[in-house]
Amino acid sequence: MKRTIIKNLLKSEDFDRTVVVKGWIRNRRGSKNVAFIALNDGSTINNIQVVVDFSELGETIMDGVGVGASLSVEGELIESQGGGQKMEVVAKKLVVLGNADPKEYPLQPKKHSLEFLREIAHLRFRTNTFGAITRIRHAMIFGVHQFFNDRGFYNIHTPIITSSDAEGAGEMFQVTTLDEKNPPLTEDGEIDYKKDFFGKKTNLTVSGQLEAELAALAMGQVYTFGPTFRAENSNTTRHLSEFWMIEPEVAFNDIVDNMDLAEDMLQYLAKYALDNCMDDIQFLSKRLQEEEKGKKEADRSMELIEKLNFVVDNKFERVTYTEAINILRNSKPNKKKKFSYIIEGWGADLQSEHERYLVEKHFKKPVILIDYPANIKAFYMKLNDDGKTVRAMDILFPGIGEIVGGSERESDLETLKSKMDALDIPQDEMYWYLDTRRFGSVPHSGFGLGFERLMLFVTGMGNIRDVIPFPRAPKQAEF
RNA sequence: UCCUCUUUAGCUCAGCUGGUUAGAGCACCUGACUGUUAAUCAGGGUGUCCUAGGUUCAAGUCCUAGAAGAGGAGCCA
Repeated sequence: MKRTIIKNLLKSEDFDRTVVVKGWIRNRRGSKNVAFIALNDGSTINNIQVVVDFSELGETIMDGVGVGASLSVEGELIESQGGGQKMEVVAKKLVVLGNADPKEYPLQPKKHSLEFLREIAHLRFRTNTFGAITRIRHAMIFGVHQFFNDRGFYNIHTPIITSSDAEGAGEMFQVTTLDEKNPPLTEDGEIDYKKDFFGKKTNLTVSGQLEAELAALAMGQVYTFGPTFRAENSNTTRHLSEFWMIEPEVAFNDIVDNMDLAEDMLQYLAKYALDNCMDDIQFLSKRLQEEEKGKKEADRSMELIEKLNFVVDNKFERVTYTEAINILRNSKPNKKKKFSYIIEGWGADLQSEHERYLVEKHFKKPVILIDYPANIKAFYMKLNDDGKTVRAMDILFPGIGEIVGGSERESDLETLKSKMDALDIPQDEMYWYLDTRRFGSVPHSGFGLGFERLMLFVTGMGNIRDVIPFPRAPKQAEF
């Protein structure tokens, strides 16, 4: 007999029939005569209760079988005779597929700290919290593709190994097959990368944007959704060395179209989560509220479902950098010198304390900041008519900070070249990028959305290492 | 990389101004219980007190160095 997925079984109204369920024991209770097993197969956060009557199946059938063991159960699906659940399976045949020695198995039917679970990331899928996160992560991946597909975008696989080192997005991981103890040298005594696998120095990508631009200037609307690597030594709750980034790039879009697209997308994805992952979100919400019980009311975060609905229902605040500086300059923490970095004039980069003030205290909603000073932003961003600001946009979310960074791209060849000169970016190596501006250049825009930061928002989790199955961070590449 | 904090049982943590045999809850083990809901009740401590030095009659506790983890900052998505 074929097994029924527990998620489907729990939706069933059709009782008094024989079913087969397979899964792992989450909890076990009972008395001398009867055991109650909460069985989970990963399809849903909810368990099915399996009832084992020892007088029928033998007294020893469950000896030494506890949390974590895997079972195959054939039995009758009936309306539950106990209080806590609608239905249960009364076992007729029970096979222990694989036991988990209770003395050795580290997971218990109780709360574990996230730090502990990170150390046993290979087993943490088996907890309610990571089951929920894993299902939501899948749904969000699916939602991202759905969003773009519905709007006629094409997905582009940009290269993971690249030779361009001009993107300026961060430190890079080098890719080489050279003998590290005895590399070939040039006459000058430098490492000779002409002898390396690709005949040049290569590294893992820090962004698919430049390649996505190439595609956008022929395909119109494209997006990448792939792994991204940054060798920055950053140890925070918001950074990973390996993360997944969504980068749409759209021909003929200006900065306003770009903001509209990003806002639509974030609202769509928040709604997608609410529509498709309610059970898991409810669980995470309860978990979060439990965790924050000790905090003062003012320090507690907004309830998760409420927070997601808030983003779906409210327009993001759109503010220029110059306006933001004025707000900050006149703010209480600035005047009372509560900020670690006091805002004095136009031109300084905003620190996270300033971004947090704007989002969490002043506007109390997601904020899109635009028109940053040119000198604190990347070379490819379009220069405004004032000659000193660029059409950059950052979307700031409460509790997360920058979730999206993007811009209208500089489409004028000469302006772009002089910008590259000023920043010492070699034009000959970037000939392929400049060709897009030489041949049929058009205004175009795009942005990058850190998928794990989106996951932080949707799950309410506090540490980015808990929303990716196997986090990669400085000194962390286990599993 | 910088600042702050943490490291004691399988997990979460207590352990006072240094003092005899290191504690609690949960987990686990043994037993009881005719349907449990993180079941309940009775009994049982299972330990490299992160590591290496040092101070001291005596170190889980004090000092030095290191490691690992967490939070914040910078960098950014």
